Amino acid sequence: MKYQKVSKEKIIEATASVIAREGLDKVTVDDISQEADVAKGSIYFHFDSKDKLLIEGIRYIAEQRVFRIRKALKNISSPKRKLIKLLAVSNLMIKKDPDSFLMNYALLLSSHKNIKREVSLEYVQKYILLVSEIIKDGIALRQFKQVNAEAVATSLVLTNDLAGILRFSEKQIPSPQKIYKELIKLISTRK
Amino acid sequence: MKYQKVSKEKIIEATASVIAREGLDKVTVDDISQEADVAKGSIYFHFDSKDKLLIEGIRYIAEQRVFRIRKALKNISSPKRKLIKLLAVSNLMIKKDPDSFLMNYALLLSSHKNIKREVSLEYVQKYILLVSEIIKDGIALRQFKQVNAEAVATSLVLTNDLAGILRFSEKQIPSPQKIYKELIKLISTRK
Amino acid sequence: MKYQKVSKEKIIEATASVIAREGLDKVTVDDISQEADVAKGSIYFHFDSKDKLLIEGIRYIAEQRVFRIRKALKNISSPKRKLIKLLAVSNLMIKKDPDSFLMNYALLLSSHKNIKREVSLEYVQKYILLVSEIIKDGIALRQFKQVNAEAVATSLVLTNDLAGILRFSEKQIPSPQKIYKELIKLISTRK
Amino acid sequence: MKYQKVSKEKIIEATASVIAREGLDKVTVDDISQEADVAKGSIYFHFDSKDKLLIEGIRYIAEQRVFRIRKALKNISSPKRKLIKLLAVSNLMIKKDPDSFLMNYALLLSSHKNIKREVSLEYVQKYILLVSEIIKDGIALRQFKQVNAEAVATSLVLTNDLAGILRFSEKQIPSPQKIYKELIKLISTRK
DNA sequence: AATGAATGAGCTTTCATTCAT
DNA sequence: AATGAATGAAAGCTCATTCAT
Repeated sequence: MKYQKVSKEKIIEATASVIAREGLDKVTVDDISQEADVAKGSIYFHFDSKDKLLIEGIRYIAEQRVFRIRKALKNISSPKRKLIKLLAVSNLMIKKDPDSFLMNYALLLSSHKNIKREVSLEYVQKYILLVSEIIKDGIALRQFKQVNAEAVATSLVLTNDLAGILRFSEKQIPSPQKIYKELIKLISTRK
Repeated sequence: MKYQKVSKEKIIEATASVIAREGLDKVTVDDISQEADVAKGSIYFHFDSKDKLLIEGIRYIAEQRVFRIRKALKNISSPKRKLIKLLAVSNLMIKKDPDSFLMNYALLLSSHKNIKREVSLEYVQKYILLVSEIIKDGIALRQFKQVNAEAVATSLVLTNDLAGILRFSEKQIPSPQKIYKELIKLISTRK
Repeated sequence: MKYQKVSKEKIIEATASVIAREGLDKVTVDDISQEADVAKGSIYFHFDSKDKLLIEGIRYIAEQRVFRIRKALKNISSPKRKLIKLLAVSNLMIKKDPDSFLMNYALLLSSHKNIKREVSLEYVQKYILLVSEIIKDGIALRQFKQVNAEAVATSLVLTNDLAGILRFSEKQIPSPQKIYKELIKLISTRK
Repeated sequence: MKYQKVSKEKIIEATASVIAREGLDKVTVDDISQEADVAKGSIYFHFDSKDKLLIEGIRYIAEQRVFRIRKALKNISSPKRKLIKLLAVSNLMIKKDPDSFLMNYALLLSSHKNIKREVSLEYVQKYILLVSEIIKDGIALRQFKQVNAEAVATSLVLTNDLAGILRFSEKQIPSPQKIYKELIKLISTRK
């Protein structure tokens, strides 16, 4: 390999790729070095440890996700339709790349506190907040009943993501679409 | 170490312990050997591989859980109260030993199919089925609205478990109690 | 397994079998125990160590071989024909069970002196002696030239066995038949 | 151990050494690492597996041998004297380092096909070919009778090597010198 | 005597991290 | 800064041997 300028960004993207491809606990620094086309030593120049690098990779994946969701909602004004769109987009993303969603939740559940978990949690909280605000808007517009928005948002997010992930490999679990439609029906006012 | 009788059960329990204490992917055969106070070789005499042993440990944890839940529901007849009790008991168990619940879901989400995941899934499916039947009973008795029982059960189970796990370390997430009460209110008929 | 009388002979035979089947360095005490249908502990009651047992197994194989050769030569009186028969029979035996011949020479060549090697050597020496006497008889009867019987015998035995073994897997090496015929022609007197 | 430059060659030489000293099946990667004064990990950086490394070690030993023999024959033109020299040199080498010859034949005879055996075989075939060509030259020059060159060459090589190896520890076996002189006498034309 | 579960030293291999260049 | 070879601490697993029954 030639002497070259190494960018942190490139390493992080490679890390995200390898995480998605191999699964978080199969990642090796060699993999990342190869994927990024950067010497192993250079990685250790830019990052203190494999762990610190993984955290960046995880954060990158989560940010990508939120970014794409926000973009998809840009032109929708009705809270109810916004909510449906958000859940549908999320489902689509899970379908396309279940592994990285999976990784996110796996992390969330990774035993024992560690920084990686914090990063994952951060993302879920942001995501729940987003949903919760949409619901509040819907309540204000009388599209939704007077429910506890945080509670319902949490339920919707967790159920939708997990059912999507599980459904991916297990057809016996009800589809996330069926579930979120049922939940939205329950919270909707009779028109 | 002195020559002693080694029981498979003891090894499995030790495995469950170590899984809960260290996290599934940090478990080493040495740990288990030490925890069970049994020579490493003896473990390999009773189990073909570390993986096979881990599966037994996971199954043990899951079975313990279902067993305890069933026991708690024995004397309750009203479906609605049964459902509330089930979720409450489940929450209590999570509070006492969040690690093993966590491990179960972590497994469920463990990247790439493997037998361990199957075992976890088995448990969740059984659990969802149980909840789903309680809901159906409730619908028959007009305690609940005409909802899609499977969908609501899946949502309840996943939300309750996950919120419980997350809440354990993150107070910003709404409590599982708040969530399941909201959901039950939504599906209940007006009295 | 039931409580039973264990015979040393049975264990040795099983050992010989396993050696022939798996190759000397792949043999495990478990294999022998299974083949002999005898508990592992019982083997250690009768034999001090795996090594000692292997020696018995090797000796058994070698003795079987010499025994069968002697039997085949019983009714032949002409030294020359005796010699040809001996080499032919030996070749046949190699063809049928190359592994145990192979094992014998492998042992002979096993690095560093050890008892197993002595046993193997013992057999080869006996074998060379037998051939050498046949040659001496042949010289006395003027069937063979005045050669150094020991030297020729050694050459014949080593060449025949090794060429047989090698030939078994490598067709590029001349066949043992071709070689021993050439050697016998060289030492024979013109009739 | 300090950070140092590790050469593949040094590892291979160390491997050859350890093979010669301990015997092929007693070699451990730790031994090699110690002999080469190189970290175990470094060995695995340069070689995919212990097996691959052993093959290199074996090849190294064999090549050394052929190289030295060819060198010794360079200035001799008479086939007969060439042959005698070759066998004498070979004997000398066996005397100096019987273990590595021994290893070569042990491998040849190692039960069941494997790459290591192939490597050994390769060497023996080359060696037999060399001898066989010398004999053919001798026949052309009427130094030798009209014998089957391949057959005699095989016999000479196998006998000489093996007798040398065996003789090394067992004085009862005729010396290789005695044997090859006898064989050469047999194939030589009367002057 | 016979049994087979129990023991633990020892093996190969992986991989995060270090460091000479 | 960047490189990639070098390091060595684990890890999973095997199997000769021991010993309670």
